[in-house]
Amino acid sequence: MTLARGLRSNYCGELGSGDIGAAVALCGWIDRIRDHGEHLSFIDLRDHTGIVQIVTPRRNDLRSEFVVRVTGTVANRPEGTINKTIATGEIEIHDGEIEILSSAATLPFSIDDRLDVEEITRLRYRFLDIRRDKMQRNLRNRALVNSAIRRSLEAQGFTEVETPMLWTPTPEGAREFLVPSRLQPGNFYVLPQSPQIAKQLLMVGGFDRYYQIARCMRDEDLRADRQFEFTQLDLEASFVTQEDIFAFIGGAIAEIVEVTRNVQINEIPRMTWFDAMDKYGVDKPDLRFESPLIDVTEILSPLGVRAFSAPTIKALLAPVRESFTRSRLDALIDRAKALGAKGLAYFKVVEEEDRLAFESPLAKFLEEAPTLSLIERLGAEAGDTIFVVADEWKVATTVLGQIRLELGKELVSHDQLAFTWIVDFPLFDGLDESGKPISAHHPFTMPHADDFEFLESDPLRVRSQSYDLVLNGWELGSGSIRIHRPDIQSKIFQIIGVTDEEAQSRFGFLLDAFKFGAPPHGGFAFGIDRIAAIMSGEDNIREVIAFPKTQSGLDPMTDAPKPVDAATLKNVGLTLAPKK
RNA sequence: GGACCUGUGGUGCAGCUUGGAGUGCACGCCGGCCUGUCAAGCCGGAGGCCGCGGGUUCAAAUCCCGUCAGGUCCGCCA
Repeated sequence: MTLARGLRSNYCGELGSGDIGAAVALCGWIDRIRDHGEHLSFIDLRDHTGIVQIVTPRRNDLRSEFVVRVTGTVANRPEGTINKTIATGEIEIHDGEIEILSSAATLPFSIDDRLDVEEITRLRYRFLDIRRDKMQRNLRNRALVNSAIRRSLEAQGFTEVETPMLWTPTPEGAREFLVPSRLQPGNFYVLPQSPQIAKQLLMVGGFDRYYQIARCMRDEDLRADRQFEFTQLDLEASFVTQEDIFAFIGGAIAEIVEVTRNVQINEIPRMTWFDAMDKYGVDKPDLRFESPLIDVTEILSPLGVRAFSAPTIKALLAPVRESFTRSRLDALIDRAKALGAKGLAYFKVVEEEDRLAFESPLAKFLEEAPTLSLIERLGAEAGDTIFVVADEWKVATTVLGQIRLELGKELVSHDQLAFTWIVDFPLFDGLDESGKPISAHHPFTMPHADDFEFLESDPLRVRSQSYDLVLNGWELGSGSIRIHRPDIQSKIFQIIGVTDEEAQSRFGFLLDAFKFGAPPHGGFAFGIDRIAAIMSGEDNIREVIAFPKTQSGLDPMTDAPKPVDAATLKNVGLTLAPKK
């Protein structure tokens, strides 16, 4: 098969000294014109592969960003004019015929990665913003992620199946986008927040190993790592254990990292949810740096100091040895309070005579023995600072964990990739007002085999067969082994207080399906926007989405969302309530 | 729903603390010069609802209140 070349013979960026003398036809945008007078001017022609220099007499009819087709001859640059900073810097195009395919008004900003433009302006003119190298690279990287996923999963026996975008409301979980029905006025579809139930039905349907690069929609507030609509690799497999899921996903991740970063990764390590919380104060720890939270309850609790009268006392050796100023410490204390702690204690480790001591408002409460054992426990040296939070376990760990992240920011780089599986999540996440346990994941998650006996006696102790994949402190995705037996499912519904009638009206079709021979199955889904962002070194998924929304859900380019006229509303059986 | 930061020619900033003429810088744009530049250079020029509304004041880009928009975060995201 020959590659169709269209109006061009070559791409700009692929020409080199091997093409000297070749007659070429190039298409692209005028990046820049350097006019040296009537007899000489240089035109940089740009396409997505790079830039090539055209040498021509002055052309007053050309401007930046005009779209042109250039025919000419590839020639060596004269001695001393080679530009080593660009790939095509050894050659240039001579005797060019320049045909204007399209003129261009002056752009609102230049197509140049070196210049910063406010994001709102970039989004208003996104079609120009994505001409920039960085955006070209990011979106093409993202395409590599998608193809890596397809290659890896198909090699592992998965079949891609598409599921409906118009789905049925399930009044739980994330808020759904509503779609009014024209043929059934007054009734609504929703856009899927995930293909969760559909893929479980595919398992009942015998597909065995399903995957999909699926668009999901959630009508929740937006963040750096969250858009209304996002894309996930969604997969589900039958007759598998958690180990198999790890292998499937591990394979896809390895392929993604290979094609986007050109590095091989080792097997992804695992950590239990409890250890993650206890050591890092968060269920998505950033393991690019260590600095664990250390339990010092035994050391500080016996002192009878009021500030340390709490069930759990956690300490953190500041990840960076720096001299914290009074105002910096105050800011950290305010931050800890804002996060829900009663306070944040700090101890500067100083050399005093021939031994180490603390410099701290609380130092006077610590004799030499506890001081030294604290220093030893943390492995601190002179110049270090130790932070301490005393509170309930959950508060102490999460607050100090957040402080850890903020202090560690300067240590981490986009070049590092620290993956980890988080396993053994609790099945329930606390109790609701009526004392019923709340499902931590979704109510179809299989309890841990060892914990069935506690389902009724001590539900909060029950672990689930669910797991998250974490990369550099971002939750990439999560999954679980599902409940496939109606008796276990009924029991879970009973425990969380969902009546048979409710269950039937919400998920009746799924429960029905499970009556007809459901294989044991489980799956996973991870966010492609997120992994693409991290692989491209971005900390914001909008940088890997062609046309994203702003934080308030607007599209500055199209001005969506917009009002529609009364007739359009009437068509779908809607009238607008008066504005308040 | 809440917290914090931001909004000044087309673009990016400074000016705001301590009110005094739209003052300044860089890029871009327009015109001119220039035969080896490459983010070309030099000379000249145009371009402003200081987000919007209100208040204080003799006087507001600057102080106060409100509002809109952008960002980060909390809540929310089974």
